[in-house]
Amino acid sequence: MKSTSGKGSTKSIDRHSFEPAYMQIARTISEQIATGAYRAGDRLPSESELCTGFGVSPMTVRRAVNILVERGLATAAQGKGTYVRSLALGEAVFRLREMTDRWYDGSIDVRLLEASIAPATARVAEVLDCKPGERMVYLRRLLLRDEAPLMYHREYLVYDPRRPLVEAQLRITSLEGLLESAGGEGFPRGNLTVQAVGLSSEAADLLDLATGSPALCLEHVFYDFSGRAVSWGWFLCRPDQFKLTSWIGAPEASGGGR
Amino acid sequence: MKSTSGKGSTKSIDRHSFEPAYMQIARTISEQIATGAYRAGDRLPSESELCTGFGVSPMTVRRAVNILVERGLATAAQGKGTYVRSLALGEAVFRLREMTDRWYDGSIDVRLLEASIAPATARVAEVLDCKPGERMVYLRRLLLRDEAPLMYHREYLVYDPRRPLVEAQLRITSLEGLLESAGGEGFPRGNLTVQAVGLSSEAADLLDLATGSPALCLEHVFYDFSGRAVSWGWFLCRPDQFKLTSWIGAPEASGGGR
DNA sequence: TAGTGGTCTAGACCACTTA
DNA sequence: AAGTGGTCTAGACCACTAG
Repeated sequence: MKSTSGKGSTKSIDRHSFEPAYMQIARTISEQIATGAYRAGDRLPSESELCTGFGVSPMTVRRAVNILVERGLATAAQGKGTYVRSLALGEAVFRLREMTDRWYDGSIDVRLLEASIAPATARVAEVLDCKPGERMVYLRRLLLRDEAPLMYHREYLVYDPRRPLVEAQLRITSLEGLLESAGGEGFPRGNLTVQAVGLSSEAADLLDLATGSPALCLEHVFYDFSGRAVSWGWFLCRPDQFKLTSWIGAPEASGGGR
Repeated sequence: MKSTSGKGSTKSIDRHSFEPAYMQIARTISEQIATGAYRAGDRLPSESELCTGFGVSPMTVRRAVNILVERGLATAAQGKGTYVRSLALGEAVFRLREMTDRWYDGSIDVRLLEASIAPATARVAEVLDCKPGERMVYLRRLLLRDEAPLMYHREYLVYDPRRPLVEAQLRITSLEGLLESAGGEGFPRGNLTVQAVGLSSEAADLLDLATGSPALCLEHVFYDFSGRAVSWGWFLCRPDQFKLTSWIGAPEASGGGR
């Protein structure tokens, strides 16, 4: 272990760096966790110790420690101290953006398969706050990349002639646009669900897969300002193209050795 | 709209509440977003305006605004202001804990099916930083609830006689323990992946499903302090029992009306 | 130039834990 | 009683944006 990264060392921060002091402190400590200078269960230096060690004010050191706590690397116990956490699968956080970013090069083609107005089925009325038979907007889209199908999207919208929602929806031709505004444009709240499903024959044909084969289903429900569910839809995604990934614990710290 | 929730009102905070001032401010603003007092694209009051409006210091109001930004409800633009964001699917964050919490009532039974030492296959050596043929710990577990299978877990560990890892692993009999320490006990870093897969006949038999039927696969790789991949495993989860859910946008605000 | 958010200071008081 | 983290103050300087 390099002496400069020892846990007791007074590693000072670079006041002229573009990186804020609180971030330098958070990074320094997380690197010490990554390299084993601090291990799971160890108590980190108290905030006052870190203040003198880094030569900053309490608020700055506190902000750094909060970052470690938010990342799940440490837990703070009032009156006791701040302790390094051990890894726990349950702490994992998956961000949809990391999955969709792979396709943000604009090469995705959005093909509108159907746009119609139809009465709500019992199932639709159950999910959306409406009566069976009420007029609904029904949309079906296929998303492709180099002519190869990636996702099949279906969506139901409560029909509201006052809202120019449908026209905006029909103009969507990019994945970015679809993810930004699928159903939820202008709504304050939504719920998402990810699960594994078996493809219906219709979806399987469109995705060029076998009926019943596994796919990732991203379901979304949006609510209006009065709390009413007004949009319901789901993406069926080819499982070879869509995975959620997440890192837990300390960020990569150039491998400890170096 | 009630006048007390209007956007220009000087809604004061309760100094004697158990809820900190910064949280009251964040909640107040997010409720105003939920009910439509502020809409997507609107500029929120400046920090100095919020300071005078709520009667708190700049740091307190800043902390509240930061919470809104972290939740994805607003974006802060230096020199311009803070603006309400529109919903975007890409901002969704899924927490594994919310899926596993359903089973934290202790009614899960962990059954160790196999614990052996075997040479690494080419595939294992490819994922873990080891040579084909190197001695590996191989574990297979079945997790049940009321005798009904929920998850099938397989795991490979680089064998290290200095590490009492295996013994600790064998003692795991609860889901909590497994999720806390599956492979990663004492390691600083791990990677997780969630995807949809089709079940092998072996896994399907154990999970009481049909071969090839869809399942949610949670894969995990853990790294030691030198950055070496030393643990690889995955949970195959019954799709009817395991979903990832997430809320985006403003939290539920008692339905706008009231 | 005025206003905005981003960072930081040097304290303060409180609740909590441990001894 | 001493030490810890949790909250909050009342400012400060900076970088950035706009008119």
